[in-house]
Amino acid sequence: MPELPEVETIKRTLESLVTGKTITGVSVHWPKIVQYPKDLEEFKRLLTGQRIRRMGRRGKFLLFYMDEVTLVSHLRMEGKYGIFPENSPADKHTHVVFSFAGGMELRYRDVRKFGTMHVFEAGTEESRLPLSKLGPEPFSGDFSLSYFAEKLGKTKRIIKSVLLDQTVVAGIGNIYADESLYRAGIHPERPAQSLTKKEITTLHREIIATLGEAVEMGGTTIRSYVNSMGEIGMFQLNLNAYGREGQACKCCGSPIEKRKIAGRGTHFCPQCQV
DNA sequence: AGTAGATCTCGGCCGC
DNA sequence: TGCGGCCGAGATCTAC
Repeated sequence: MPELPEVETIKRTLESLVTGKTITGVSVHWPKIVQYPKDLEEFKRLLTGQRIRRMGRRGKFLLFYMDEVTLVSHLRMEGKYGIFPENSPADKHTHVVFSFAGGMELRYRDVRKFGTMHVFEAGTEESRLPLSKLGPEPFSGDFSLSYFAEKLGKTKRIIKSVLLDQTVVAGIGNIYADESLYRAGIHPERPAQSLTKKEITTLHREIIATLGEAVEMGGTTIRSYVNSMGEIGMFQLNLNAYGREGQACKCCGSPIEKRKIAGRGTHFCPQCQV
């Protein structure tokens, strides 16, 4: 499930494949993926003839900056992009196809069909849903320690829930929430308000470090994630909590526990995370 | 207003 | 081989 590091990796690998390419046509095989504009023909019309200038990312959203419009794409669970020759057979999970001049096409594939696409007039995308409600980027100065401390201080929610809240900080999903909490030694069910200044400082640092290391490793591949070149990520080798239910904690040897917390399967060490 | 929890989108996969 | 149930990101809903 692509979170910030996976989307960042997709952005980087896609950048060299699509920048400068002009879209000559769009076909949509699963209309529900297109969220805005609501009218499919309008969606296609807005994109046709546009040249992709550069790629971007905001939280878990992948952005295609074009001449006059911006395509905002969320991959949700299993969305992926790939470049294919136009005459090669498309698999049954190919739902949106962007044709390029010269015989190649960009295909959006998504087994779950949970992904979404929005097209906005260039420059307006940040002020429109779904981007408008996003919190700061974890690697930006806006995600400062003081900002984070203030956010945690005035909510009664548990910390795991807060980390998954995209309006607090953008890009953290289930894997990196669990990993950051493990590395900070904080129990996922701790009320955010109960964290000490020291714990907040550690958690803030570990969020940035975990996401940064995962970007360097090309993301985490649990079952299906690949970048736009079809390559898997490597950060799964560095996971300490996520997916390690019942296995020994790398720090204390206790079995890693998995339990539903904040509506999500949550992995943690009951000994190290207090 | 803030929060928790349910609902909804889907199909692979699991256990029976 | 079939089938019900589970999983999950996050928007959106309801309820408190």
